[in-house]
Amino acid sequence: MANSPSGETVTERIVRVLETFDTDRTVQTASGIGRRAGLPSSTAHRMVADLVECGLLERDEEHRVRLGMRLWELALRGSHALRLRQAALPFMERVQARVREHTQLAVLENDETLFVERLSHPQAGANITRIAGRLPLHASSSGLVLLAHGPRELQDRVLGAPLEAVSPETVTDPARLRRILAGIRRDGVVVAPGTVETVSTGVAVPVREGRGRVIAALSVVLPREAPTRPAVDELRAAAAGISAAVGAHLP
Amino acid sequence: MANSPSGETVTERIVRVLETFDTDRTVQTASGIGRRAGLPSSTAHRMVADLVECGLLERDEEHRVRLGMRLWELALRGSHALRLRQAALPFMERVQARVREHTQLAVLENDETLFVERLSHPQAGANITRIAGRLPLHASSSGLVLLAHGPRELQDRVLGAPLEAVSPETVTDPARLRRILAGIRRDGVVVAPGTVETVSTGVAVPVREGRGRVIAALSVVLPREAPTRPAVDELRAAAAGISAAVGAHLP
DNA sequence: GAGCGCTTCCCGTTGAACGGGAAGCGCCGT
DNA sequence: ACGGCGCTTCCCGTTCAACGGGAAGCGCTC
Repeated sequence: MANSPSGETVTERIVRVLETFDTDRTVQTASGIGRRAGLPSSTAHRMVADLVECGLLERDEEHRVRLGMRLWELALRGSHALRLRQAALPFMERVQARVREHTQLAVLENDETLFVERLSHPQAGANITRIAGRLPLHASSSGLVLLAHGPRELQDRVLGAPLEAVSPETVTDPARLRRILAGIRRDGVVVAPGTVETVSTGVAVPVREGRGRVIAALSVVLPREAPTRPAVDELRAAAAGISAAVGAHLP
Repeated sequence: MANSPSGETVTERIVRVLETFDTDRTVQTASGIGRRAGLPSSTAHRMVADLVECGLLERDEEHRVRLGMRLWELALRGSHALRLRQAALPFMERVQARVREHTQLAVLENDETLFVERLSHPQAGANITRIAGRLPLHASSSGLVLLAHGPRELQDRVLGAPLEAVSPETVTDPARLRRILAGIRRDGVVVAPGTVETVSTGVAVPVREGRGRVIAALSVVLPREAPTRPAVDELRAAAAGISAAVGAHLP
């Protein structure tokens, strides 16, 4: 940019500004955004004013800043995630009604697990995943499914890098993980006890595009001691339904 | 911008690029985006490459362009719409299960009705509203509720401008509309037959933040001849539930 | 094989963007 | 009352990222 020593593009900076928002920080001051995004104060104020002008950000009553509805609209209108979500939702509701636990849909994004939808049952236990939240690929049942069906390079890249444990029981040994991935490809399901939280077991199945490529993972989070068989059956049926619905013309 | 006769900001242009995507056009060529956004070809190609670099756009197998998951993530993480939606979803599911018709949640955005969530019943009829879709405020039951509870200036502005009919029965007479709005404030509900489509009736109620300000409208779309009373009761109960859930700490 | 549309590379031009500085404002704690 | 702190707004000289016209390459279809 002009007079900027940074050599970044405006686009990169906008993304950095948007990145400063998350579930725990939905409203910020312009200065705070600048600090977190590593921008000079005057630049941050100018950019925020610019983004507000375009509707990507909004100001509340106290002059503070939050993400704009316009951004939400632009991101969803025409998005593939929405299409997938719409196809999946009826089936997810059915799973959730029968299994009565957290039900979630995840996709692969930039070598991580990105959760696209999540239904929570009122009586279900804790669950750290959130819509638009991420987890490492090796550290959740959904991620393991996505990794197992991802390209070979992805597996090598992920398993080659240092693997952090999310809970004390997260498997971080590459050799053991490779055996787990092989099991997923063989069985079409993974049961991952304690991977995310010690008290719960994740159960996940792949969702295919028609009969082909795996495009998502569908999972439930069960209490550690619950039987897994009923959940597996529900998930398999739902995944098949979603596969059929994706690609068909949606209402 | 440098060497640009336009006098626009980069941000505006990015928004214009994102605006070229919608439900019916989820994949485009870079040239097509440029044409629709009114950008010179070389500029469009550079911008698209830039946006792809940052993850806001993605390329598919045929080099074509679609909205990126990263954009989806940034827009939702930390968004107020998501919070509202999460609070509303369980109640909307209940409405949908009982009424068995399209159920939708809308907010006011830039003098229009913006639909934030929609659940469709498999057996329900057609419905032109879409998630992240818009309708004029006077032209849907949800919009009428939002307009009725909006600030006075909003009503004057909207009713002062020329009002387009969406269906042959859309009410476009300002005086009649003002009576309808008064009725909504008095009754806490609107029944709007044929406003959006001749074959259906929209029924909508306000959703309040706690006991105060109206933050959204909850609606169902019934076949024209269906009784409205059961739907009204369900909607009122659901709206009360959502009001209680919003503001409470969400799981 | 000519025509068309999408894409990529090149390159001289230039004004939008940059960011340091300073002053205004509101809110604390003393 | 006052000084300090943080957020914000305005100003303004500097400058390089962004711009966009042009041309050539590529893969279609007619």
